[in-house]
Amino acid sequence: MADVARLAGVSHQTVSRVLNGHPNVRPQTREDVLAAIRELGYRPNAAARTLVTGRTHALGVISFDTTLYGPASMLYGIERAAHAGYSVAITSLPAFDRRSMQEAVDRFLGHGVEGIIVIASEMPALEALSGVATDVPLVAVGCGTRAPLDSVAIDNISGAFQATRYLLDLAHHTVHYVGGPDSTLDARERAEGWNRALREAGAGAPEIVRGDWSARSGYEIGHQFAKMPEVTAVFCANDQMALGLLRALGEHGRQVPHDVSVVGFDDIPESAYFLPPLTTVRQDFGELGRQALRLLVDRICGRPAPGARLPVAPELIVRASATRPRRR
Amino acid sequence: MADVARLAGVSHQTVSRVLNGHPNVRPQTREDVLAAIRELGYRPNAAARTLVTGRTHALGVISFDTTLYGPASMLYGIERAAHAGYSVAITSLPAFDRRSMQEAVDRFLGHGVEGIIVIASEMPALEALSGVATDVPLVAVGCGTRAPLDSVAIDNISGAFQATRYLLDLAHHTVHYVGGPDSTLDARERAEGWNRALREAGAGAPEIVRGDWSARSGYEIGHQFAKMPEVTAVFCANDQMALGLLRALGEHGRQVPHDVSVVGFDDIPESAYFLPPLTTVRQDFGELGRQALRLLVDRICGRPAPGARLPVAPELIVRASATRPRRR
DNA sequence: GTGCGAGATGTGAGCGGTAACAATCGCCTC
DNA sequence: GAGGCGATTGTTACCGCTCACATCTCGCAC
Repeated sequence: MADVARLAGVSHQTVSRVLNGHPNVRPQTREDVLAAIRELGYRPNAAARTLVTGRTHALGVISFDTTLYGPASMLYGIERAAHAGYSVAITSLPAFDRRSMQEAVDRFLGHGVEGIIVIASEMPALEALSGVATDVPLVAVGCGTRAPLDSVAIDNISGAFQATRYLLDLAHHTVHYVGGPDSTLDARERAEGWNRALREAGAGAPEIVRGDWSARSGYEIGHQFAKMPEVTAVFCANDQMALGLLRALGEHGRQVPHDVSVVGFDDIPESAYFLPPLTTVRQDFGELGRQALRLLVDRICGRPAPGARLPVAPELIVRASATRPRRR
Repeated sequence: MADVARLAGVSHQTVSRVLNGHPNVRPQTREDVLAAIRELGYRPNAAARTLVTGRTHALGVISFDTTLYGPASMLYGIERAAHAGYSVAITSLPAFDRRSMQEAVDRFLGHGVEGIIVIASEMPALEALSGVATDVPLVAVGCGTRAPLDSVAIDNISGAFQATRYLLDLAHHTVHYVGGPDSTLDARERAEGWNRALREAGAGAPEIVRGDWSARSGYEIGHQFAKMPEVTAVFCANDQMALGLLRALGEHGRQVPHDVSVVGFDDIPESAYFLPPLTTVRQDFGELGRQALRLLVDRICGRPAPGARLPVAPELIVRASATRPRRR
């Protein structure tokens, strides 16, 4: 910086002013400085700047498994939205316990992030969070609507309600539900929406069967269902499990949708190409990420904001995997 | 830090020594300092440390679309491996042109990263990279084996060769290839492996058909193939396209594998649950990411390392989507 | 008892910026 | 023509830490 100042024939402070877009600099001086900067290929030192301003312009995102489509998409949304002004660091949790969560937060704090976004729906993770004393704002995303902190989420209840209602309207006696782990708020809320739709329709609620979000678990559950002739409609808490279910049902010769109707949740890009194409509930992960970022930035800037947000309504995407039951 | 020093009754320098694990500190003194740190909840300021040491312990990862399984998995591998010692920042490119690449690199450099990993296979992106004057080490991953810079990749040629050879050994006259965009090195190398296998077997090479990695593009290509009775075996450059192909073939009443055999590439977690389960070439994305990180760290530490690395051999995973042709 | 070296600790400078304040220069007003 | 004000620029102090070096304290060999 001193070199730049010397070359431009001004003081280092004037260089600093040009760099920061300070108004009171003569246009000619500004030009000189910019020319010197270009000539020297000068790049301001972020650490020095941070040291004195106290601002790092860095954000942290904590996630469990960014390999999954949902988290990956939210991360993508966050990151793209952050391009203007913030750099985004990520860390994945090896487990959901309080300790690893604390560790992740500490790591970020140590690196001086100004805020943290957590992509997680697991209750233990979220609870661990509330116990973590943080000096920076913290928001959760994709976590269900009842996380004990600032959050952005879709209306799982409404989504599950729509899916279930749709199957019921097709004249199915009832709808079986394949949920995610009970520890996730998402899965719980979807179960709630499913349950409410059944209740409103006066339909009995079969026992909930739980998978772990993977196609494998859906496949295993599909084997059970295939042997139960009373199962004519299944609502899966995500598309991967629906995929596994589809295959298991197929292996047992139970036709989808003629023998069994299946509805998923998420609308991953592949769902439209399942056999048959999957009717599912779309959630806009990217928008979720963007909203989470906006909320966090609001918090960082000290703008108070309403607690939980439900930015985008889930939408039922009708494809071929659900239809009227063969006979009543 | 001064507060800690005062409380522990030592100088700031001794606190610094304790923090950095300097050997020449009396155990008792060390204890006192640590106690003071705990009591005050003191956390060292990363910016100040960086300012004087010149080290940020930060890495940047540039990717195109982290929503895809491959990039997401590599990112995951990188990030997990970096936990010991580095923080990982990410940025996604809006496009592959030189300018956005330059911008991404600049952003990272501005934030002071010590090294950059690029997850991309697009030639334009890779070329842009070589034109970027960087002061920090740079490695590419998942980019094919012939990127013009340090890189870590799987042996696409071998993978594609195995897949094609497998189909040929099943007694198919030839194998059709559904590639990715021609601009990607991965797709090119896979085409090369496919081609080599055909040549060695003395089989004719049909014209390459290109998709864009998406299930949708595979679906469209599947419609074309369904009308071509001579197509009995198809090798897809990734699993998503294979999925789309499967559905299109199904819609036209062409049975897989009896009428048409299909082999994919990647082995995404869902492949095993396609209908029929997909025979595919597995690549270990996580290991790829870990190796890339290791290579980058080697470079950062000034350890010279061999240029391109092919860490893990791709492996053919045999499932049900490929079999002998119905008749010769 | 003295000198000396190694271990333990303290002191001062400076990393590269920004903030606060001071200084300089016109130009306008009365 | 003096005073004053705003625009522009320079000066100095520090942000919180580590490095290099100075200092101090022992234990030990002679």
